Amino acid sequence: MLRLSKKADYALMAMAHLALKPGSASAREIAEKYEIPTELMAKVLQRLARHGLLTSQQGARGGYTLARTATGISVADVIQAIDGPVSVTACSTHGDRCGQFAKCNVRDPLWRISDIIVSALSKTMVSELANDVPAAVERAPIQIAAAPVRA
Amino acid sequence: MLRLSKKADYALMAMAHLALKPGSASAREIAEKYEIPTELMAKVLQRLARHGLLTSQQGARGGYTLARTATGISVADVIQAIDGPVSVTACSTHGDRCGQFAKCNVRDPLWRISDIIVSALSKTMVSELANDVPAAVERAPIQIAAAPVRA
DNA sequence: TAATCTAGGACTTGTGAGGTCGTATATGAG
DNA sequence: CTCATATACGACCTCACAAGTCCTAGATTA
Repeated sequence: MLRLSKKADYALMAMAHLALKPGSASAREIAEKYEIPTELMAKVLQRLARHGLLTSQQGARGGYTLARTATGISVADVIQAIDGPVSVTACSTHGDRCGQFAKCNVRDPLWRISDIIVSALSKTMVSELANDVPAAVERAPIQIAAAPVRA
Repeated sequence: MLRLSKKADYALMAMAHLALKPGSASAREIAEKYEIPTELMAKVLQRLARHGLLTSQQGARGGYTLARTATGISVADVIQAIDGPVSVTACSTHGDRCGQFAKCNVRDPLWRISDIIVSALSKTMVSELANDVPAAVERAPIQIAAAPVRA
């Protein structure tokens, strides 16, 4: 459990691929390389482009390129572009009333956990995915600094 | 995404409830309190008992009790008892080859993220779920993104 | 012995992830 | 100009699995 969707997986693989590749790459190219259904890969890339993580070039010899440097795009960015906001609980937002969970006794603690996860995802950059170099800071257990807070 | 299953939710709620309640509680009792389908709550509790997190007392006036103290049971324990091993990727274990992902380029980095998440879940105890004491703020064993979550 | 509880297998159902198809549109090469 | 190659995107299919139900058996107490 707590698994991320295959689309998100594909997205991360594509991003890592693009982070390494100098020029641009087409959906088909990436899809074939990693044995991902082409149509699906295309959808994922389109979504990433729409969210401003990739720039697209239409037409023959077209393809996708990272919109920013790989060090400027976090894993959280990618996942959220594909799967929407990362949340552990069913209650999607903090101000949410989840009907039957009005009396929920674990809501707040779970949000803290959720924050930890989001923080971890926000600190890991696509560049680290690409060249699997454990970034210096990374060795610390959980040491998550306060104040990441995407917004 | 990255949401945990409802069963896991229910399990955590039940554990938190039991952590507070002095004696034992029946499945029905807990289910009704949190408006959870009784049969389902029962199944969840049975599972927790089978995994050694709860002790059960059969028969009339029976019910469930925490097998250990609430400070000795982590959120990870609970989730894993219900949903199986927590893993971010499709590849279930480290030594696994996920067929089509033989050429996976993000496997190892994702494992690191997965470890961070598991670590966070392992460090949060049921006791913290129960009395929603923001451990992070108070004792700061883990520096959580405690920023004023103002959505 | 009746009521209340856990134990657990078998079953049904609803939903959404995963994947496909069709079509429109942009672009470069020959 | 036109063809091959791309992206763009909505609509659709399908099938596994979470979520929930049902049923029966066995334990315990009053």
